[in-house]
Amino acid sequence: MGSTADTPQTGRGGSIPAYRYNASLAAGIEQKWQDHWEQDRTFEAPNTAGPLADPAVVAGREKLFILDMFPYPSGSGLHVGHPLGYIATDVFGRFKRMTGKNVLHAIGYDSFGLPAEQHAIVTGIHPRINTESNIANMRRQLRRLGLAHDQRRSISTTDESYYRWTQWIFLQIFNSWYDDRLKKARNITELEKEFESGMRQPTTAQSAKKWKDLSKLEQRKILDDYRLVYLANAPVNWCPGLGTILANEEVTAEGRSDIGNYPVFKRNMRQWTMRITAYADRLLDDLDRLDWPESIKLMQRNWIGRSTGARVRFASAAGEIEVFTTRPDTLFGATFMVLSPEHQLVDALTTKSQQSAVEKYRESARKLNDNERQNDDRKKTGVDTGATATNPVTGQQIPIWIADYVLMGYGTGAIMAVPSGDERDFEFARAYKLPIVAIQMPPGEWFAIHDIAPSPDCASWPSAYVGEGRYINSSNKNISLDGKRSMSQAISLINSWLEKNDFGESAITYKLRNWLFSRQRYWGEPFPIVYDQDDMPHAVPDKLLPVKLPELTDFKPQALDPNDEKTDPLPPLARVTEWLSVELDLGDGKKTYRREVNVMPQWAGSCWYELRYLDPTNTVQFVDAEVERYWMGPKTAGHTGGVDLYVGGVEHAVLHLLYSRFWHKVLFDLGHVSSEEPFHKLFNQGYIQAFAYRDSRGQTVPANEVVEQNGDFIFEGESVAREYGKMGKSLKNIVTPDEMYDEFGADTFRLYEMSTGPLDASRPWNTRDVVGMQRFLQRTWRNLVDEETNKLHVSNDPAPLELRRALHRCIHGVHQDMENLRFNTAISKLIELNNALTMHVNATGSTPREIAVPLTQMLSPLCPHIAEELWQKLGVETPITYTTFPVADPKLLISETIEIPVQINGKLRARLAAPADISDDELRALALADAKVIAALAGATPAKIVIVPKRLINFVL
RNA sequence: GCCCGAGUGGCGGAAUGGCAGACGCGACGGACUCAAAAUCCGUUGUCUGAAAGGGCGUGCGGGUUCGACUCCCGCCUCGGGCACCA
Repeated sequence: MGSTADTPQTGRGGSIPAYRYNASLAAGIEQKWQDHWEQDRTFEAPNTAGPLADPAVVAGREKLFILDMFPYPSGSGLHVGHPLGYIATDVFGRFKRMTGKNVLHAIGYDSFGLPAEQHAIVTGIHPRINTESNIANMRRQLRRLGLAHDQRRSISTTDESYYRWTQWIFLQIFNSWYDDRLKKARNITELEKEFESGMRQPTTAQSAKKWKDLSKLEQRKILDDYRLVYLANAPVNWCPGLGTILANEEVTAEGRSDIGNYPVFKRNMRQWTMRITAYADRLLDDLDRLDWPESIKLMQRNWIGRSTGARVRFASAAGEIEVFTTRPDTLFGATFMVLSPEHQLVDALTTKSQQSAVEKYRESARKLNDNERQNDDRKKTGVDTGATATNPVTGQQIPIWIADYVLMGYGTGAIMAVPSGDERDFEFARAYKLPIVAIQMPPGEWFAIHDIAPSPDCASWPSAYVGEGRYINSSNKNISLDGKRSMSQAISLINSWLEKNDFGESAITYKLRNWLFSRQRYWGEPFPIVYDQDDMPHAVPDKLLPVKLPELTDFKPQALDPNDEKTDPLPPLARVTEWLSVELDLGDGKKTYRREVNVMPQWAGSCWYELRYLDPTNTVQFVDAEVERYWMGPKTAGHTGGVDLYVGGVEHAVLHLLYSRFWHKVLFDLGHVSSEEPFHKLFNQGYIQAFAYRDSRGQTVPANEVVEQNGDFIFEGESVAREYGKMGKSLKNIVTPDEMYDEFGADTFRLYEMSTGPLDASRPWNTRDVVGMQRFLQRTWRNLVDEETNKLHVSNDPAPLELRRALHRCIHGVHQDMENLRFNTAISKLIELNNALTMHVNATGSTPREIAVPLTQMLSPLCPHIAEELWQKLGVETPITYTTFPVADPKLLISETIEIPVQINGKLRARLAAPADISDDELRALALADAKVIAALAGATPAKIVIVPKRLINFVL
């Protein structure tokens, strides 16, 4: 433990002043103030209602809800990369408190889920024990950073009092359906009423009978088809290496698991699925109303992938085949159809002679996983089914093929192939000698680029033509597109024709898939669901929540070979026989039910945690409505509401940020929250990266033992290669906050992290550079405090005008920088001010109080501990946390004389000292009288003189 | 392949149409010290010059402008996202 703030330190050989600001003095100051803040409960933010309410303190203050993406409590604790965002939000929050805001800032732990569980499996320790000790360690590390968090609001997703509400929200979703007419989620009982009253009919696919003629069980099954979370037998991503299925979002482009990098296989399983696609339009459209980085919005737009076009039905011997196309205008050019090998009509369509070929192709397609399909050099393969379908506009019989380039998971799993207008279809048609008919005449340039003569005969074309072009060969008795040039006009013409003749209609399709919500693991929220004898799912009654995760001694998932795609998963909870069956009265007498043995995915807990921060101790509601409205409600009509500032890494662009938006919108529809979006403003911080070093055998060597010599990197006398990237245990380049606290102190560490670049930029970590911020604080300390006696040497003498002006320029700049999260430039400005102050102190021996006070205030958001210590020494009564941030005096932002650059032909030739209020005429006269200007002009008369008032003059010759 | 983002001293970066390199690190010189560390003072884009000064300079090539790191067009390199999405 370092010395406390009031105990002098003994420097080596007694040569270091006793109260020099260094790591050991900082340690004492920091601990002192961290204890003080805790005892004083300095950073508790009052609510408007409920147990955390303090209306008197709330009154008259604007609220500000700042949020960090909460961490996984991993076993290795924090490295210096983790706190970057936490420091930034802390600086911002502290700054905003000093501008009068009621700031809510807290941090919790995302403690369920695969990473924690995988770690537990590796260490062999129960995830709960492991998780709790990891959280304790992270809390300790974060406390030493001096974050101004409201400790009462720190939750963990694994707390029973938290996941009780995660289960409750799940049941809200389970008990809802999406009303396409009203475009919102509603309670499922309202759908039942609509069926009963006849306002709504089951679709013919669901039942041929009238609602009232259906049995209770049949009715129940139809209702279940509408629920926002439902059981579906569908193709899932099965990852035997993790013993669980995964969401699409958790599978990499290589067809492997995001976590652990195990192979993932497609197979059918009955799983809980969240109907996120019902919200596709709103998730897409509401992006426009959010203050998010454009790049993240774009990633979400691409992920949702809305395409507008048409559904078209083709008649065949096996019944209608429906396709989706974005280009219905090209229907006249559809010369064949392609079905996905998994399409349900393939068996019925295939002719006898093609049966064995089709079966063989389907078998080989099944064996390929997505990964292998990709490495396939993209050569198109396929097989003729022997069957034909009728092109509705041409009336022609066109062949039906199957090919694996058509995906079952998108559109209808079948396409109309227009080889002249689609590159993939063109390639396929060329490979299998299928007819290609031009339906648009490409423009002349297109032929020129391909160096061929313009011709509507596709035999000469090297590729398909995609784009606008005059339509040809596109007419029948009832409709003609020929001669038209506008694609949108052609599309709307053909769409109305299709609709009129009942061949199809305009339609929208999304890339977004519904969210697979079951995991065959242990460390997650149990589903609040039980099954009856008919295998129908029922909600566990609210008063029986939470459904507690049973304690297991063997919590490991079933061990499977990562390549074993055949074995069925056996969730760990299925082994807890005494927990598995339960006696309940769900309104029709006591019966025995079987519990759901899957658990929720890692994302469940993080889908709503920001709401629980608001009202963490509420036992009757997940959040009090008034409290939610205060912190997250819309600010004006049309405002989405939500967190005022959400800071985190870009890696959550489509997973967490899409899922939590979805849950939030359901809660909004059901009237549980007043905000339409969870996170109004999003900011992506960059990453702290690091250098790693490998020896000649490719082994990483400890980065902190590598020395640089003349541009070469040497470890134990041998040259090693440097690489740049993440910090990681295996890369042996981890630097921990603890090392920084010990070596420099938390304030220096905070300043360093904020000073190295703009918040959204990634930057390398360089421990060597940290000392710069240490020196800055040391000089500031020395300017205010006598290093030998620990006494303040601040005077009441007025500051000279120039120093006072420097102060106000600094205040002005720092204010703007803080407001815009530009902490790096704010720090530069503070250093400049301090450097100016140092010159004054060197000359006069003391710091004017009128400088010392605002300087300390401005430092306080960035390095709060040293600022508190100085504040105490300055003897100001108001706590620094709640003083008003200094405000610049506009009169002092203007100097009496300014320096004006003189350009000749845009090149700098001279600088003039001029009065600040110089007129253009005076400036011109002054410049023309300047010796350097006279020399540079060499007697020539300027053709033009450009003057930017009070800033610049440029002579054009 | 398609879509984003970024390229500035030895290093992190600043300047978003108007003095390129603020601020920090490092390096070099000096003070203090028996010495070192720490601290303090100074120099530091590059070429040229004894100096004053001058030439060049923001990935590359063009353009707009009195004036471009900044805006436009075309390339190169790096980073990220998506990837047979009909």
